[in-house]
Amino acid sequence: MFAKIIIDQDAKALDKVFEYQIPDDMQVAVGERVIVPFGSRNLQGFIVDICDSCSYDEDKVKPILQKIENFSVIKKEMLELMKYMAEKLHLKLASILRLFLPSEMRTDKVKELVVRYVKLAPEFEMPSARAGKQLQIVGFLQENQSQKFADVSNMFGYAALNALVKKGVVLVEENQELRAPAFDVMKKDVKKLTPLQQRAVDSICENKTYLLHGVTGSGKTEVYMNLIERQLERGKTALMLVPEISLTPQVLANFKARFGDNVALIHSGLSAGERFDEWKRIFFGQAKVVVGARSAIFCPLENLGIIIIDEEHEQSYISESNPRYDTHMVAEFRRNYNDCTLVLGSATPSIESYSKAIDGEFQLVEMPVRVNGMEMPKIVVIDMLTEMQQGNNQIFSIPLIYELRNIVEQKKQAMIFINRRGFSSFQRCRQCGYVATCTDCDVSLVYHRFEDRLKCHYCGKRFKALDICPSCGSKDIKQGAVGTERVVEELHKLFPEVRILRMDNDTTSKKNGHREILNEFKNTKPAILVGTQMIAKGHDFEDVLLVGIIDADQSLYQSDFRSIERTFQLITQVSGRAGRSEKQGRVILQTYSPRHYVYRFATNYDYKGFFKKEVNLRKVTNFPPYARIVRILFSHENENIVAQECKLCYNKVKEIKEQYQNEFVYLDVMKAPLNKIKNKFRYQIMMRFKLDKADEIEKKIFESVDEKTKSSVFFEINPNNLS
DNA sequence: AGCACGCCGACT
DNA sequence: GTCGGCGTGCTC
Repeated sequence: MFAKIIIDQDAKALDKVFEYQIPDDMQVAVGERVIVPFGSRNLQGFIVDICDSCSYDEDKVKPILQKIENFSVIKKEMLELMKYMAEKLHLKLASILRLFLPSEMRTDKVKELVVRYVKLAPEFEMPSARAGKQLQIVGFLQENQSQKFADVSNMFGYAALNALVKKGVVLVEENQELRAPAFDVMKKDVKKLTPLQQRAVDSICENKTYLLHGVTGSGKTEVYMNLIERQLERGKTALMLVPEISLTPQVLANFKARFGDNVALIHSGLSAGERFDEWKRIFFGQAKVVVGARSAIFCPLENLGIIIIDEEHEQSYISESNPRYDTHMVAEFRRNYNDCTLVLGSATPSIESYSKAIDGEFQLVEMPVRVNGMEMPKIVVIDMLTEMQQGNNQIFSIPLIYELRNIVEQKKQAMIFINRRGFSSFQRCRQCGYVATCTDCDVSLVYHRFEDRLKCHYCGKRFKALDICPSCGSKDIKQGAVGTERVVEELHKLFPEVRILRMDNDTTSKKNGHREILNEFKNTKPAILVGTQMIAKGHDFEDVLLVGIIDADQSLYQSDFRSIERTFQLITQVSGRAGRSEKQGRVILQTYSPRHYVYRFATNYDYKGFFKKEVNLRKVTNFPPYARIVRILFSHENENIVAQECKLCYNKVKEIKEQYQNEFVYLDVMKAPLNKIKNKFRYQIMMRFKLDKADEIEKKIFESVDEKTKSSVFFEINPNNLS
């Protein structure tokens, strides 16, 4: 018998199936991990298929050396998913497999998967009276039959236990921890659903994909929990994805309270060991509910009853590092495989998802009213050009300052949202226009006031701040656009007695940074919280009655077809933070282009109106969901090599374009916007084609790419961030 | 990815 | 003479 094996190395040249002979005395199954001889060394591999004959030269086929575990670490569903992703996204097999396993599984301390038990041998010689520890162990094991090796070792010491094992006094048994403990649904803190929530729960009842469109504050989480509970009662499992930043301690605590030990949590705050433990609990069926960020979509839950993607419009569901995948696509695969329910929830669904709902591909469920019946906060648009003409050159408009003053007097709270971290975006010489850029990445450096340094946001490298222009020697250096630090500083000048907190990537990087800031904000009144995207999500603060949005245009004018959509989503999300309790909230939105349609729809909370306008624009201009964008990115240290290889590939794609003249909307080759990252040059081929033959074209494009390029090649389908 | 093989320059 | 530079090619 022969096994088809994927080697756990993600070099392009190794991205294929290798065949090995299965020794007669070895029992193997698909999905198991094994050690195989590979060239001059022994590597870890995954069995993906077993067959009678082999297609490789039989004289050269080597035998499998040994198994790593006694069972399949990759379940059938995941092997299918691997094939599906490899075909659809042209990813390396080994890199897909890695998504399915915690990183611990790739190091050598894998023994933990199998739990070792120790017990006394039926006949043994008593250790000598001098060996106190050993006698204690014998005594302990006489009282307690079979104990975990690790426990005994912890209690009495490893050396003593090991000595007993060597003498044969104690026997070791290896056991796979496969059985789940008895499980019962804990019902704690169950809130009565509003009729609207109940209606939503009731209508999500089939094995289909649903789009749950509920305004901010409509109580979607409560709906999710009820849906999950229903699946547990049926003996099924549930998987819920949330954006990483909304995996707040409160959310986690809620789920723990409701589902107890049935829930496994996967988030970035876990240590590698904790992550592994959670994975084991899921793998062996002890955890029935999984709550986690994007990567949790790959967790080995069996018998899935429901998958929920909360805030489905979030950018973070599209992976932008390798392997690049779209969570929606994986979720749809798993929904199909398990024949279960998929729920996509959002207050501002992505244009793609909503349009599928309109087309009947998804079932639309709506929750148009807030739980407490409160009205949505009133959004006031402030034209910053007018402000400037009236002599206000400050960051804050007069109305915003006025409203802030009100809040301070009432001892309430406000949030100021700004779409950029750092003190200001960049430093520029006023004389010659010089802007400092990263030596490795070819992007503008961002000035950080606190450290008085310039930082590259792509590679993290730091540089000395400018005092003299290196280009012309002038000392006239000016800061560019405003960042969170600058806003905090200005607020201090205006309200010296008020506590002003900042929440962004810099202040939350240390562990618990998040929680500390939010706790302090919660307990301080009056207070103003200044922050980036991360204040836009989830948290409920009763006393926040005002939200200020500085420079709303920031996200509007990016060369990205989703930037208008993103602006709408951002405004709606941020506005949702205000007026969560009995009093209606207020939002001051500062912009330099107040007449842009996005603001008209956003201020009226008119999602449908916005959708119609936006989807129409996409249709006319041939963008998703009416077209597909494919980017092929080449990267290499040597600029000549990348440029050449990229051009060669472009020529091949051009031939494909000739065949599909009517389908192609766009095709070009160019330097990537970020031409150089971490000392690697980047070139790209961009293309856009209509949907009718999209899959067919895509396949040809995958095939056309030379497998032997020196450059690394990455494919991106409908990417959201072109850098 | 690694590692061997191989073909040229400067060193005890 | 040989030690070692890293270009090329292969791994079931």
